[in-house]
Amino acid sequence: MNAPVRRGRPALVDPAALIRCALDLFVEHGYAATRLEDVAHAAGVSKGTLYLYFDSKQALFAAVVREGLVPALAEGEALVAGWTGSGPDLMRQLLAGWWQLIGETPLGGLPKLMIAEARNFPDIAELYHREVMQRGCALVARAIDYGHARGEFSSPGDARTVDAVMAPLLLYVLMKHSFGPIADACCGASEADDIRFRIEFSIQALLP
Amino acid sequence: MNAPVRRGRPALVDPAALIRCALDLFVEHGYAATRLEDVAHAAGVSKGTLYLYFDSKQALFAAVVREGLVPALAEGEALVAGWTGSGPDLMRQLLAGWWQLIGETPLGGLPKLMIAEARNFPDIAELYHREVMQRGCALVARAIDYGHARGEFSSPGDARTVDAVMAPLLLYVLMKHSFGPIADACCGASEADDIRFRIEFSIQALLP
DNA sequence: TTATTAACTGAACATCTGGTCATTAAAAAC
DNA sequence: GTTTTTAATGACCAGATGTTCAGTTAATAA
Repeated sequence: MNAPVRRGRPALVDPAALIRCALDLFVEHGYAATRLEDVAHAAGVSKGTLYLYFDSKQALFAAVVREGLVPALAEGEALVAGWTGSGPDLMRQLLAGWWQLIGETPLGGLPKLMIAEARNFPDIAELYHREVMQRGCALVARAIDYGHARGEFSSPGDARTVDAVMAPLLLYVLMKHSFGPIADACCGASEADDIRFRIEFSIQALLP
Repeated sequence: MNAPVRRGRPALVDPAALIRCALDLFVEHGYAATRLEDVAHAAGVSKGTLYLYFDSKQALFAAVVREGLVPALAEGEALVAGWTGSGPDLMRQLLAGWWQLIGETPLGGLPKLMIAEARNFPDIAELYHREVMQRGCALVARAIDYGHARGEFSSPGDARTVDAVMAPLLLYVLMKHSFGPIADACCGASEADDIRFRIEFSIQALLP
């Protein structure tokens, strides 16, 4: 059971740190253009060490996706399950929470990465689709149904409504991680204002 | 002026066809994972022939972006300029036209490609941002302002409103070219219905 | 102290692909 | 028919990078 009785040199490397570095670089440069040597260097280890923790570059990519968003989903599910206020306020909380927990963190780069690479890695795409997208959609659908049942929203939480509700925020985070450096030069409003605006825009579309 | 007086072997290759093949493969596999040999093979020419028409892989990519969407924009601009009906109907025409001319054609893959590669190719991203995104946003902004001036829309056509209005359709086309093959297995409604739904969703958010 | 075990390294290997170029093909000019 | 000019080819080159592995380091056990 216990008494691991460590022998040999103790491990210095934190695998989670390797995954974080890989996420950052994959998001910034894309999968193919990210060299494992850069990931290793960013994490302060050698290229060979990566192979002690991941079988291949693709396995590292899979780990980035697997360890990324699933934990954050649980938090949102708890929020919706325990809600007792109004439907629009639930949506505000849910979408603002998504932004805080995912959108504005490094995890916000995952949607861009997955959209770019889904067709090259069907297995990983299927994992993301099942464990992240479908669970996330079910979560938002429950929130919309909550408001619909109270007569505050005109549509029930079907798949297309969920998709359209999330679209403004999702597109924002995609743009932030792709054209962000370019667009920053021109448009000037603050990020927080942009997010609030898009949340209210989506809620407006749900009202009767 | 005229009398080109052709000498030597006449050209058999249509550069536009090379660009079309490159677009298809870039969209399917991404920039880095697309081999020039595959592009050449798809177009029925040899790899060396590509270099008679494009200096480098990046130049081919730039051509794909440059020749892609700019022509379609002119059509939309003419529609808005000559419109005399209601604001919501103008938006319906504009968004449905975008779908017919871009979304459901191979050109619909360009947004995914640009989001994936913008940070790797700042020059091309800047070109796309200036010639496609900004012109496209100005076009939609004009349509929203048209309805706003008639009291049919609550918001004027500012940048954030335009972005939120286009988001459902844009995200749909991104998904179609990334998770499309995977998601097809589960959700079943027709594409045309999906598009109509998203157009009406965006218009609903604009109403007072 | 010595032996043993596990973590870690980085040089070397194998492959893949963007890019080049000597060669061949096909047309017009003479 | 011969020469000239342009189009097209595909074998080849060079650089980059995912992957491996013999060797090194640092801890415990004897």
